Amino acid sequence: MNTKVRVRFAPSPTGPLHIGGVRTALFNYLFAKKNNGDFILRIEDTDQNRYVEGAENYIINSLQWCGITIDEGPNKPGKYGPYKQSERKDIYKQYVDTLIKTNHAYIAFDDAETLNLERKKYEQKGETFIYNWHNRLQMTNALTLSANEVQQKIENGDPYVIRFKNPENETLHLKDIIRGTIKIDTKVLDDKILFKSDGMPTYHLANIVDDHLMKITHVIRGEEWLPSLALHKQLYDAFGWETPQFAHLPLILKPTGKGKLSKRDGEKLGFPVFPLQWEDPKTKTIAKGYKEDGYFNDALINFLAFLGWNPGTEQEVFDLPSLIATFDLNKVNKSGARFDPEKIKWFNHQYMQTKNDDLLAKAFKSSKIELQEIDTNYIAMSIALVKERATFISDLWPLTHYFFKAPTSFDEKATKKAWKEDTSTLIVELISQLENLDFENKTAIESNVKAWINSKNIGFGKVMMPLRLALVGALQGPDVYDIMFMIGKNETLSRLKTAVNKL
RNA sequence: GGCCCGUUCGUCUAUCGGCUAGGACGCCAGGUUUUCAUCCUGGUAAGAGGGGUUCGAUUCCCCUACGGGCUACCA
Repeated sequence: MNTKVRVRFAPSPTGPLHIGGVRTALFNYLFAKKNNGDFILRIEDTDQNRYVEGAENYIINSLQWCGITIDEGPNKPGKYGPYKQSERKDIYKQYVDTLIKTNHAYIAFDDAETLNLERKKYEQKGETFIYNWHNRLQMTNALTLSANEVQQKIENGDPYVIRFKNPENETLHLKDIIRGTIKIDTKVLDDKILFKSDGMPTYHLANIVDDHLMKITHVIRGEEWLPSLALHKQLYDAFGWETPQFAHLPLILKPTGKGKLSKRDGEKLGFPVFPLQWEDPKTKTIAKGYKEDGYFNDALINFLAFLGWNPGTEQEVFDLPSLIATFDLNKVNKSGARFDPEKIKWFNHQYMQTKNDDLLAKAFKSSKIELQEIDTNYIAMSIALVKERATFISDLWPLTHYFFKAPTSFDEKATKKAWKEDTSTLIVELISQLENLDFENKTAIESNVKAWINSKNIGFGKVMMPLRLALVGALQGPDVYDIMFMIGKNETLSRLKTAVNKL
């Protein structure tokens, strides 16, 4: 309990961060903050071929929108920078050299072509080629060549890689916070490449070195990394470093069909898989984002938190601070979770109800040209009357348009149902009744109209339905008296007259 | 194929050997609203299969099946 908890989220900038990545970042963040620790962003850009312009900024912007604040990262320098692996290039070589010196790694010259050929050969025999103890002595490397030959080849400029020398027969006991102890035999492991011929480290090396140098105490990452844990643990041991604790998160699966949720599922199934909209710099195609589709960041976060975790109580709505307070890595599930785009809508509806009307009004106003001239307060009042039926801000216009402008047409079915032979006569009478009334508040209107209906000795539906139709243009919306009060006396009378003329 | 991880309603999940298996989403029905929606109430629906261990297994162990991941000079 004396060392500070430090976790990192380490994406590679190969495109937009997808929802699974956001979930990994979120769990790291929740765990860090729960334990008064630091959340570090590290960009793992050791593969220059896959680098995508703009991806790094996208990642930072996405985390920011989600409310996941970075304590240290490329945009927020700290004691352990730089936080981009491409800028740490010089660091890695010395570490891989010590591995060679201690006989934990070796230089290998086999090129991609040779390796592919070898793999094919094995495949035909129905076997799998593994570059490790059982055949490393048949390959071209520092174990089969003399020191002189190796030196010669390097001086010639022959490309080479550096491989980890996996022990032949050891049983590893790996610990994972979520999964417990995992046993694995080193003889099925291969001599993974730690250092590439382009002078860059692979993920495996860079990851371990940086986590150590950055004093990372807990590595929380996706389950796709579980098979690499054996290598990583051995690297820590080879360096003589203390191994951080590991937690491998269950994967997020496609809503239907097979496999994990992928970047392409969004367009195929019609829901966003990215927090923010993303325009591909090359193809210029646009991928939808949760933000642009009208989801609230806290709803997304709440939904994501419940994918693979839950507090064990029956409470489901948690804002970020309460997620931090409640989060527990030990309560994370082991099995993968299917992504359900329906349920996130429910969360959004829940959060809509908690939003302040003025805030909603501002957002609503800026989203609709028809509202530019309307008083924000009036918009907020309109929203208050309908928001319990809205899931998105974009739902608001169809729900409130009649507060802002008179109906231009009348729903056909509704007219048939509400506007009968004698309706026009009645409404004309009602108009003159209302002309003498002061619309000072809703109750005044309500009691006056009710009294009038009673005095006429007719059913309420005979008046209320046509009234609603005239004011809204359809049989929908909140209480009729609320609407009358909102739009005011003049507008009410004008709409009633229009209806009488038209219907 | 090999290695690793997993398996409770359609979906997300609770249960840490005692269960009439609970909640949420979805769906269905009823009620409220003299409109529509919201909302409320109720209903629907689950322990992959087979062996053990145990007085008792959803819970522990084994096998099978199924699902997932990894198996690149990608992360």
